Amino acid sequence: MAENRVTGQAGRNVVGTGIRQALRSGDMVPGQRLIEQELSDTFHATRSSVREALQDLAAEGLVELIPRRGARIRVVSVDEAIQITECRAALEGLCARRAAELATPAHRDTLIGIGTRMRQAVADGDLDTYSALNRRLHDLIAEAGGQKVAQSLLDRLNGQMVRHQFRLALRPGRPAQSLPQHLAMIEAITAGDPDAAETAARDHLDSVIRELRATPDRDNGEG
Amino acid sequence: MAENRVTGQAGRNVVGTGIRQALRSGDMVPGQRLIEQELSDTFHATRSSVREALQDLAAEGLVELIPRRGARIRVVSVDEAIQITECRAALEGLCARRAAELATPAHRDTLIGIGTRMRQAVADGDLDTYSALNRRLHDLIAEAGGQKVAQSLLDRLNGQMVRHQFRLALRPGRPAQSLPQHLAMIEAITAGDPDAAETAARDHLDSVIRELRATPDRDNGEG
DNA sequence: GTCGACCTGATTGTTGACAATATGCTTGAC
DNA sequence: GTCAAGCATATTGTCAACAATCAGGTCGAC
Repeated sequence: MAENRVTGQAGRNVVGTGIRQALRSGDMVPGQRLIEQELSDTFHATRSSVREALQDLAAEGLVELIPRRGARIRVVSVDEAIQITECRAALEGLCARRAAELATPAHRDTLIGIGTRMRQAVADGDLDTYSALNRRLHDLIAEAGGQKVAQSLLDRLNGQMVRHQFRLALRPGRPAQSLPQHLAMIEAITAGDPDAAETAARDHLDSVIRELRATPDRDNGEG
Repeated sequence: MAENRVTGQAGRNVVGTGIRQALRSGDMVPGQRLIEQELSDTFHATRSSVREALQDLAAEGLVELIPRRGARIRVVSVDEAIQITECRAALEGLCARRAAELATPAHRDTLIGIGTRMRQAVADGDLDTYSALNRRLHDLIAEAGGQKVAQSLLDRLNGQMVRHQFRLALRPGRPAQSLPQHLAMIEAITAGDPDAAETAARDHLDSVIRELRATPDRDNGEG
């Protein structure tokens, strides 16, 4: 049964999502070397599939591909994380503005529901739920604003931030700090106030940048 | 001599840049089907190289890859072009703001020089030069602002716009319209006024959006 | 005359073997 | 003891043949 290797397009997906997952969960750390044969064994995929998956990940900026030297998980420095967050601020500001202009009543209801559950999650100290709601919120704002292009760019940027976001979420008091900012975004969007929505989104990410700045930069190196 | 096929990494580049070039020059049109064997013959590359190059282009959003059906040049609808330009506005606004804060005296000098030459090019009716200066200006602003991440996102977005930018540039009176906007950006950045710089950049791209909106949408379809 | 099944040619997908290259170790000289 | 050269091994890169699939056309039945 260990003989059934996943092949082709399927294999490519298995390896790609597998590595992404491993990155999120911390099973793979930045700087780590990725050897085609090993991945091929781990995921029961052919080397071709692994190769293609690595190309995909490199295109997403998650993996660094050095010719004749192989692949390693890309190290995102604190400085780069800040730049990424600055871009996110610009793009989420756009999405929030458009969402305030275009959100349907259904969107607004969903947003309000997320706000309520966020409040509850923070009160309960339930970090996992809060973080899931967080992602859901950002997704929904892009969707409500009809910004597919911005959404795909944001997905890409968020993917590169996993490591740093992981660190930030662990900081004591961080949820209590970000909750009111999230609520302000929801409030402005449901109120249909584009300027306030954009400002709220930017303010939120500016605060993330301040947190990143307060990061000891010994994270830059290898892993 | 026609026997010397370009191989491997080199081939991948040849094919990739070849197709990009063909796109810019209009030799390949959106919707057009790309057949691996044909490309392989045209560029004297192996089919492997062609395949990898197509993957690259698909990751950049220039080509659409349908499993078992092959590759075609992606059609960017007017609606999507507008979304792309909205994202550009957000990101270039960010770059312009930072450039106003961070530009070195050397940067400022170069910017002023570009402004002068742009004025001249428009006066001379030299569209090619103006368009080259245009690209140079946008590049320089991202660089002066130290926004590498934003710059790479903008490159990507601009790549997808080639077709539409081509159309816009041909409109009579378009350069005369965009010139003062470009000059305003340069002015604000060299004056070190971040707010004005961001506003100028956004205004410029808002005007592009207005032009796109005035596009007959019969461009959406195939080719 | 129209519809559907089948067949054929064109095109993409997959594989495994082979080639090229880098890395780290061993050996020997100084 | 240290350094350099050479060798062995691990790893990635390339290719060409083969397999799978799709599009379009042909033939026959109704």
